[in-house]
Amino acid sequence: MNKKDLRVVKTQNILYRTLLDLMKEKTFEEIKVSDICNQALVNRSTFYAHYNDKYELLAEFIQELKNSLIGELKKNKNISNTKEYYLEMIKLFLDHIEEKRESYLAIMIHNRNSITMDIIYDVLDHNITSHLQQDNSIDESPIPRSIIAKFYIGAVVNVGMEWLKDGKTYTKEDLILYFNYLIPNDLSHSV
Amino acid sequence: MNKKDLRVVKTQNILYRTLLDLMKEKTFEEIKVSDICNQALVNRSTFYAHYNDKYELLAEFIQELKNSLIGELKKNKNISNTKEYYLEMIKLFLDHIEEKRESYLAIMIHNRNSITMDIIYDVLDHNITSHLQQDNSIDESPIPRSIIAKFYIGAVVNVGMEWLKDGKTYTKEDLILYFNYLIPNDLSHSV
DNA sequence: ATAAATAAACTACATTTTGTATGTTATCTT
DNA sequence: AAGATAACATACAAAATGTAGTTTATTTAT
Repeated sequence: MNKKDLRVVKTQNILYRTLLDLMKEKTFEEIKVSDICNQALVNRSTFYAHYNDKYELLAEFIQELKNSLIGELKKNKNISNTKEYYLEMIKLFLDHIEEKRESYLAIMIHNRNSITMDIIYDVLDHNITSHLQQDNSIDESPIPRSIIAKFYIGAVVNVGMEWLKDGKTYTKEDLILYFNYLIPNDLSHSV
Repeated sequence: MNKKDLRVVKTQNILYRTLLDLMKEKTFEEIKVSDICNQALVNRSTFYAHYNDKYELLAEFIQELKNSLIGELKKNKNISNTKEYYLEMIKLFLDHIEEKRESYLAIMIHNRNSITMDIIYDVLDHNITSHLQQDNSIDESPIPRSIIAKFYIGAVVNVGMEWLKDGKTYTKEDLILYFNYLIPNDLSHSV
C-alpha cells in the first residue's frame, strides 16, 4: 500500500483547519470557497481538485466528528443492561465533546445548533437504540423503547451542549453526578 | 391606522407559502430567490422590494412559528410548582407542533433538525427556566436548576420531533401518558 | 366613480461566485 | 535523478445576486 502524497495531506489539512477557523467567524453559508482558499493560501483550482464544493469539505468535517464519537463509545466495556451502562456511555460522550470542543463550538456559534445535533443524534441513537433492543429489563415498560431512547438522548445531548457553551461552569465529574440523579435506576419506569 | 395594502399582503403570503413548499423538496440553501419567484409567479424585483434576501424571508417564517409557540404556552393557567405545570406545558407544546406540523416537517426533512431545534429551544428555554427560578420546591436539589431545565427540555423536544417525523405512531394522549411516567414527581431529585 | 398613490411587472446591468479547463511550475515518490 | 503528479496561474462561461429606472396595474381615499 502506497503512502499518500505529502502534498495532498498538507493541502487537505490546511483546508480543513481553515474551514474550522472561518466557522468561528461566520455562518457556513457565508463562507465562500474563495474565502477558504485565500486564508489557506491554497489556489482555488486546487480546492476543486479535492472537493466538488464546500459541502464536501463540511461533510468530511462532520464525518471526522462522527468517527471520533463512534470510536469513543466503543470503549464502553460494560455490557450489562443496567444504569451503569448508560452512565458509562454518558461519560464517554462527555469525553468526546470535551475533546472536540473547538469543533462543536465552531458549528454551534454561527450555524445554530443544527449540524451538531445531527452528528450526535445519529451516532447516539444508533448505539443506544440498539442496546435498548436487548435490554429485557424494560420488557414490562408501559413506554415504548424508542420513546425512552429519544427522551434520554435528547436530555443528555442538550445538557452536554449547554455545558460546552457555558465554558464548563461545572466539572465533568459534577455533570456525571447530576446525570446519576436525573436518570432513574429503573429505565422501564414500571410502577 | 391604515390597513395594509392588499397587494402587499397577497405577495408576502404567496412568497411565504412558496418557501414552505420548496423546503419540502430541497435544502434552504439550494432554494434560490429565482426559484421562489418563478414558482410564486412573482417578479424577482418584487421579492427584493419586500426582503433584502432569502434569509429575511426565512426569518419571518421562523418568527411566525416562535410567536405561535409563545401564544400557545401562554394558555397554561396552571401556576403551581408541581408536575402538573410541566405536564400542561408539554401538552401545549404537543398541540403546537401538531398544528404546525407541515412547517416543522418542511424544515426538518432537508435542513437537518437545525432550525427547528433553535426555534423551540429558544422559546421553551425562556419559559421553563423562568418558571424554575420561582420553583422553591427544588431549592434543596443537588442539581443546578439550569441543568434540570436543559435536561427535560432536550428530552421533550427530541421525543416531540420524533413523534412528528414518525407520522404519529402514537396519539397525543399516549405521549402525555408516557411523559407522565418519564417525568418524576419530584423534579428536585432529592434523595 | 375617479384621481392620486403605490405596488408589481418589465428590463437592463454590474458584480460575485461558481465550476471547469488548460498549460506551467514545483514537489514528492521510487 | 527521472517520472509522476500535485499545486499554481490564468482564463472563461454560467448562475445568481442585488440594484436602478420605467411602465403598467391595482388599491385606497376622496
